[in-house]
Amino acid sequence: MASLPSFAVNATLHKLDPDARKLSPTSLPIEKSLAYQRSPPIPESSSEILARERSPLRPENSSDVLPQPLDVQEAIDILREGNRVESVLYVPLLQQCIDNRTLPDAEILHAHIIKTGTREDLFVSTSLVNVYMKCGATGHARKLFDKLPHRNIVTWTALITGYVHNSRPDCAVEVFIQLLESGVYPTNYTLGAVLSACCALYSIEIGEQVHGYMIKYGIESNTSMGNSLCSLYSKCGSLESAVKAFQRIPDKNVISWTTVISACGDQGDTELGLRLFIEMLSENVEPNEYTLTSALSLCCMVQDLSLGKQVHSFCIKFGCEFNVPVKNAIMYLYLKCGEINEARRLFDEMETVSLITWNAMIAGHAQMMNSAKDDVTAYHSGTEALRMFLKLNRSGMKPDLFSFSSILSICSGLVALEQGEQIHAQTIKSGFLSDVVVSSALVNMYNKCGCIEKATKAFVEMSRRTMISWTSMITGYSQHGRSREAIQLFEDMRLSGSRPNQVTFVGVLSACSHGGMVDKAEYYFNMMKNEYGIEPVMDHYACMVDMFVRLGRLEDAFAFVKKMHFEPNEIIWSILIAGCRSHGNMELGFYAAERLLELKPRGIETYVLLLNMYISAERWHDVSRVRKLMKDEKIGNMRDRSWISIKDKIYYFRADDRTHTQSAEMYEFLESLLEKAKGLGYVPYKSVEISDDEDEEKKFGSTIHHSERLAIIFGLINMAEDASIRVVKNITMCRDCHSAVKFFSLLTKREIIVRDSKRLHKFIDGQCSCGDFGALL
DNA sequence: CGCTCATAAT
Repeated sequence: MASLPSFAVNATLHKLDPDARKLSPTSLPIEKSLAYQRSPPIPESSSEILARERSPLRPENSSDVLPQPLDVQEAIDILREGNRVESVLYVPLLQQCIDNRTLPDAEILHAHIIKTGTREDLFVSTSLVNVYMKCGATGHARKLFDKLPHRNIVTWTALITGYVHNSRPDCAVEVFIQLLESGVYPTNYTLGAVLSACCALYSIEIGEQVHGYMIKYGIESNTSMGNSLCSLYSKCGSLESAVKAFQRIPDKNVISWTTVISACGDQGDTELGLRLFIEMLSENVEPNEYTLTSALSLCCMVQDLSLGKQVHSFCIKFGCEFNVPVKNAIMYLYLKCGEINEARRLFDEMETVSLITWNAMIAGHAQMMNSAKDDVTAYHSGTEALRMFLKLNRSGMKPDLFSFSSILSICSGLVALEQGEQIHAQTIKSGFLSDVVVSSALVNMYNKCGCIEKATKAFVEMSRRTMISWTSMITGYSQHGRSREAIQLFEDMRLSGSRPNQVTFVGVLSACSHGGMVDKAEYYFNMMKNEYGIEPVMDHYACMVDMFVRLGRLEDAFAFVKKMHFEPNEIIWSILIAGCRSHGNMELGFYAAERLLELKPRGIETYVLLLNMYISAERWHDVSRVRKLMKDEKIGNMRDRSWISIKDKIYYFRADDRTHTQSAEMYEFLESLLEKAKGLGYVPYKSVEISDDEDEEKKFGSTIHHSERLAIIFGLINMAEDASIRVVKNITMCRDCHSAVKFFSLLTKREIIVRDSKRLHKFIDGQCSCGDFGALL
């Protein structure tokens, strides 16, 4: 602290203003005390007097000034020698302890204060409470407070504020209640502090009561208090109340506007947020860097780049473009809107890269990976994010919960188990695993990598579970074909009081479908509507149809489709067609195919399914009809891609890929495995070729090797003998590969996991967890 | 002379 006055003052000060101390707030009528305003100019403060005392006319240390302590150390020395210090000096001495956070000095002073009986003095005792609180010694402060012979509202307030600053809002509220019970009137200071406590507690109930006191004492319409209230309601999740509180502020300032705009962002009402931002501009309130950052974030949420660019120009106009949060928000906007090169340029230009910058970059790539239309983009976004995370670690900054949850989601998408496990270790070391979002992301990562046991362990060890964590684990069990566990977990979830959503029910119904549990499926299907008021959507019907198809009950499946109150989509018809092909009911299959073609589907997988069905039935006329349709509809060639993650690298394969250095070895191994498989009864399916080459005609026969085979072979050659093989494939596996890989798992005694665009296949000892029925091509 | 207040980016 720069200019603390020295205390070359003595008892004369006391005489100058003998009554000053009697003007404590409690002696004033409450309304007057509550009239909130900046402190009026202090009549003549000690510092002014001190400044005069220290003027050149009265140089320090001149012989006629008695030696008085200038700072705490000197005061302590004087006390040690058995001398006394004027009681009036204790407050500024304690203030020094507050500024320097020197608890030991304060304790020495405290001891002397008790000895001399100065504790009776309300100023001194309040300062003591304050000093303990500022030094983090909440227990000391409380003990002292309880022993005080006298307290006034300022002492109470010091205690409450202290608890708020020491992250004990619960204690703050408790003390506030004791205060009310003891009949003392709170002041604006007190209520402001309690409001902060409510904010920290996310307690709308107590917040509303404090709001009541504020109305009673007429400080609700104060701008700062109104802003606080608005922020409190927003934090507690009530946007409606937040907006009301905002509207009740008579003199709205830029903070009021920013608070309400960011509240809209936090609560997801982007439309209202943007409307308020425009309203603010039209009322000629100048936005600051906070407002603009919030506005950018809103544009980001609606992915409106053109509006975002306008806000970007506002940033330049108002001179905020170099503000770090603003720059981060601009970068994130371009990233989220898919302008990856522009985002990258902004990123490279930044001279200060904060953790949030890294996190934004990683989260942006995670989102691009998940929403990518094509697998190449997904793959590149994922690997780029992994690189970023590596750089973040090397930069010396410590990843936080945002970094971890994003990067774990990247590992899920890439099925990068080894990287995921390393990050798991890092979350333990850093303590962020205790965060519910991070631990949920971890459960999800293990599930998506096919490690159901590790996922279960991570799930069991969670200290808290949300709807998302439950749903993730239920879906995990379901995808692994562990129907009973999935359903048991769903019942546990209901008992825990967590409310399932649409996605949860997709997990439950697909578990029933997988296990062929018709009665349970119908029971949960009805429960969803009747007990939870969730209307079934296409995915739910797909589960039910899938179930009947698996059981070979094609008529029941069709009957269920007819019950739907909306038109079946591509997925539903595809499931029916795949089922008809499997169970040899071709008449229904042809009917479904006609309905499917009426929808003019865009996805190549759908056409491959149809072609395969007609080829199986040797309906060559229909084969050429579909081929022609594909040409007319400009359906491009199939792009068959797979990848495998080994150590910190990800290897990418196309169908019939021969570009890898180990190609010769790979093909040799592949052919030998296929030969052995044929010896064990493997019969290649006659399917349509899925050609990767741009101009090559699709042809029959099995000369082309699909990408997942190559990725699996690459893994078998390059990974440890006992390691599981994990492969990601961009489209649905075909029957031929599915059958071949079953034999591979038997022949090599390896666990092979293939995650395709529809489901997870876990091959062990010649069996697949999908139950051999999938909407396989 | 002691207690106090609000806004942003992942």
